[in-house]
Amino acid sequence: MDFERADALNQAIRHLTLRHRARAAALLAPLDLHPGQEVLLLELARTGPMIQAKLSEALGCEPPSVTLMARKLEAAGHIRRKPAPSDRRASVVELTDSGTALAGRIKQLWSTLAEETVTGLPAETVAALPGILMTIADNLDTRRPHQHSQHPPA
Amino acid sequence: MDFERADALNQAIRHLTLRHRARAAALLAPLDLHPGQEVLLLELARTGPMIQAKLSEALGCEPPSVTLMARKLEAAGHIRRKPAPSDRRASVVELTDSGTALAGRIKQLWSTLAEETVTGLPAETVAALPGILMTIADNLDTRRPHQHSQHPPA
DNA sequence: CGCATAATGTTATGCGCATAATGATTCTGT
DNA sequence: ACAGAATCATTATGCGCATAACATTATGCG
Repeated sequence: MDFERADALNQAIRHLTLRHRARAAALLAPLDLHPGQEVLLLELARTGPMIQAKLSEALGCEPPSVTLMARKLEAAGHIRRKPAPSDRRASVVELTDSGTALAGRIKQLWSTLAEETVTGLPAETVAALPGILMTIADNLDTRRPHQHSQHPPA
Repeated sequence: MDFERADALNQAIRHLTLRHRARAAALLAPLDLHPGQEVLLLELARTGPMIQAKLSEALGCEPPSVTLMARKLEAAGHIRRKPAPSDRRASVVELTDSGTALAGRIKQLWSTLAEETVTGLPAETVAALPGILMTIADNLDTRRPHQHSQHPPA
């Protein structure tokens, strides 16, 4: 690919990244949350209590990041950590009542953000977008080599 | 928009963000650069010497970020800062020979990255992608209120 | 069983990015 | 001409994210 097109693409991704995060930060600020933390709460709300290693995989970031985010969310009273019953290394993380309530509010902000995001795009583009972006993310994933499976493994 | 679709979109954007940055970091590491710095060098290579305020606008990040990145790139010998002739507040930033050479290498990595990014996507999607992403970034932009100069391709 | 290896979580450190506050200049309105 | 507002750059601080090094516990294999 020639540099012009490559640069246009990379730069578009960069700006998208910065603006999406900035807009998320603005929406989350009234809840006293920083971007990144909301994903942890949403994941717990979706899947239920889980160990930090699983959280790390679900969020797509490394364990030390989870440690720090969890510590802050715990200090804020939104999550709780307790020893895993069958593994004394691990901690099970779960939502508190406060965290559950917060997750509900986040879901609404999340919809607002998504609507703002796709404003002005044709419906078919909007429909195709998540798949396209997931493919791209998968192409760039260095942890799991590279496979694109829409269906859960048998 | 219902939460399912909103979440799919936001999560896709998040993962795209993390992976694109991680892949860029891996490609830039041999050059002793961190992601973000390469954009500064490319902008100087494209547009020529400029004031830091202009750089800040071009990179889409805030002036303090530019100050720190520029300091490190200057320490590495890739850029040079000198007082602006007609404004004693400002500093003009320009590439050194080392920085110019480095920009050339970055351009190649940039093409590699873009190719990896769009692997497996149909050509028409690849062609439309930069426009779509720019529209999205523009939708989310809080600095410039709300103006998209070019509409997405038909 | 015992021991090497893997997995879980933590601390330490570093970078990019942000906002807020500060010090210098330059610009503007009257 | 001058006071006040806007602009340029910097420092301080905080967060998310990363990697590296470490201690603790699980596990697989001889």
